[in-house]
Amino acid sequence: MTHMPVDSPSRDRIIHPATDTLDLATVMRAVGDPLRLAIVRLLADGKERTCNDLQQALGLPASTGSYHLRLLREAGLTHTRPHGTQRITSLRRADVEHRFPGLLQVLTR
Amino acid sequence: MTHMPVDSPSRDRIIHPATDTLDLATVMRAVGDPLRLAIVRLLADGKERTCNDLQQALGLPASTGSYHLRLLREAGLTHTRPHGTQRITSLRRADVEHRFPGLLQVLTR
DNA sequence: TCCATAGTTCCAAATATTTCGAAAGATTGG
DNA sequence: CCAATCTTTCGAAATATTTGGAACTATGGA
Repeated sequence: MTHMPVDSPSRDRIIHPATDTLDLATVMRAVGDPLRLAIVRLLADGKERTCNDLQQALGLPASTGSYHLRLLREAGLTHTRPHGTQRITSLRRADVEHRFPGLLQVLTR
Repeated sequence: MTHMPVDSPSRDRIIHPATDTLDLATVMRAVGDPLRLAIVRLLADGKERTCNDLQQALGLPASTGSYHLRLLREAGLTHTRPHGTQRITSLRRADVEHRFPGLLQVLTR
């Protein structure tokens, strides 16, 4: 039997909070760390990035980068999707803008 | 000799960071706590409040309230001025808006 | 199947934050 | 000066966050 295609619905899903459950204090706490704020700003150009991209850009060990990316994802700021052996992270621009209008502007100007 | 008048320039000054030195991550961290976010929201009506007002409103012991008010003040979100035996805190609305346009709207809507 | 790659999770240590009672400081009125 | 009031600071415990190496998992290519 051949392998499942990339991004198959049958693979373990990465959990993302629903847009309308995002909590402002939780989001603020997430970006209240300089490293995580830097990640959000890197992602603000709308391009997707692998974990490695972000870890390299900030000079972090893999486990540390993974930890911070998890907090951003759980706060609802980012979306991560599997792609082969990589995971690709992007800013949840529309969702965050919908839930907290103006916030991204504040974070990224 | 009679006492100095209230708010005399000679009394120990409460330290507030200059508007143009406010740090976004520090501000975000400050409001990333539910208690402190609640304080900011109470102050968002523009009225000044004593420490006691705020502690009562949130059911906090005095020392806990004082701690959180200090963090908000040091982050640059609030201004505190002495008035008799009390200290009166207000939101640094114009300063925060000038430094981080749109942030207060996000925090208080 | 075996291997290399990408990323996560586990774990423990280091550090930081939060809490609140007790003590101390500051100010006013008497 | 004294007492009352409001607030801050101290100190110590509880809790939470951050860090990064090592082990583990998942995937795709050979």
